[in-house]
Amino acid sequence: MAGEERRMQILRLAVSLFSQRGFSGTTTREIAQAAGVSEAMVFRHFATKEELYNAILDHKACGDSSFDPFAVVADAVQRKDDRAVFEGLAFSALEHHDRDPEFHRLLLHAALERHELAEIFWERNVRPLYEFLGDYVRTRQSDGGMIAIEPAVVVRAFIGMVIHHSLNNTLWDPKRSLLNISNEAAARSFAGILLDGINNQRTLEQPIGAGNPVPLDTPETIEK
Amino acid sequence: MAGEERRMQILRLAVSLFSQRGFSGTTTREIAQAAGVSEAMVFRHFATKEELYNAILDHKACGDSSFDPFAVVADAVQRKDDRAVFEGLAFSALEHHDRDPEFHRLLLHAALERHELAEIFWERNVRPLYEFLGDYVRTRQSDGGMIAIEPAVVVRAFIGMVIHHSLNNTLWDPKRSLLNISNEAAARSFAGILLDGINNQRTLEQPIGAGNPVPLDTPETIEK
DNA sequence: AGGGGTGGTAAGTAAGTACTTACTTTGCGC
DNA sequence: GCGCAAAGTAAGTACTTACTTACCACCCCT
Repeated sequence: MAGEERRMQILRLAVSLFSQRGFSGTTTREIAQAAGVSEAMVFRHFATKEELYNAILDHKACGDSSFDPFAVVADAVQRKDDRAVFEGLAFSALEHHDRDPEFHRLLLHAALERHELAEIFWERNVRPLYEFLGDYVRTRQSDGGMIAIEPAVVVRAFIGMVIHHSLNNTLWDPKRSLLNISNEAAARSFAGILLDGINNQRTLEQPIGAGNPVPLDTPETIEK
Repeated sequence: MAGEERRMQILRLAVSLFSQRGFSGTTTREIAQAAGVSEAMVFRHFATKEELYNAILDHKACGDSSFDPFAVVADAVQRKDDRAVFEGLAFSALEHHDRDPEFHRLLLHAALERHELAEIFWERNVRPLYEFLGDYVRTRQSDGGMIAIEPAVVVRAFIGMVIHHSLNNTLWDPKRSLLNISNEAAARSFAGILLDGINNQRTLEQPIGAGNPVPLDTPETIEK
């Protein structure tokens, strides 16, 4: 096998192992065995275990596969279509997490271990998102389209719903025994709750409209 | 030092170390050093490292300090005061996490390492909460007080806001650089968003009422 | 044909690791 | 003061860990 090819293979296997057992829970021997080579080959491509870990986090957090939330909802923002902004953002984030379930675990391990790349990820991905969404909320507030509430709280509440849902699906309840719902439905519901809440304050002549909530007892929900 | 006293001291020190470095990242030597005794003393009180870890998770997840969310909002549920139910629940959970910040880290480590006690905690604490809150939502829906939406989605959204906020405060952004808000204000805002949303659909003659949102540019928010 | 770079390994090393054993000290009832 | 259990330890054991060294086999290029 060619050099670069082997390097990527080791990297891919290491991602899977590190995401499952964390840094100190994974041995270089396990990584080598998973790749079907000797430990010496691992250390030819990556000088130390730490360097391998860095390469992974670097590749994951700053890699090409990292999705761009701003591009996803750029035109919805310009149209000031609140529902499209939040629903689109939620859906693309949920889809992204589904496509790469190891990423979330890896990031949590890094944060718990206080690895510096967790903070780098935070500064590079999360802070800009807070500023971007916060600015949008501020704009809509001055338009009179949103109530007066600290924008950062709105952003935290929204991101909380989405990220916590992903965390449930990949970490706590992978069987989806508490809630089994498609990403489309989840994104629609979360955006609906954020914008309209669940209080039934409206008359029947004034239905909720575009953000129709999930019907009761949808077959997607499984009571285990 | 007396036997039981030393046992509790070791346990307390081990909680702190395990919560910071995880199971495989913490050595028995470090634990002994932190307690100021030899390793042999640790193994006199706990047969194995795993047993010590189990004792910790057991004590934390099932211990006396575990707060009872049902009792906290029991009368609000009976009065069918939606705002008091969700605000009270959010506030007591946030306060509980503040009082014991190591607990959240410990639990995440356990879940990531796929330790069985993480699942036990889930079944014993999280699932009943979903059922309890889900039932409440269902009741309020048949009263006509809440819109038709899958109750489990509502519960997930609400718990997501609260838990994610705690996770931010203890893990990702302990300096509170993105959002620095009191637990009272956070609980009020989250309950308000869940019930009413952030859309400004109401006339000025029909203000939001009890759940007044946080005013803009509150001094609690710090732009770092 | 032969030299050299590349992909690969077997067999180390030194420093941990969880856990044990054999032993000493301390406090306390009598 | 004496006996004795509990509190405590120094110095192990057997094994694993990250990382190294010395060496082999293949293949391409002239």
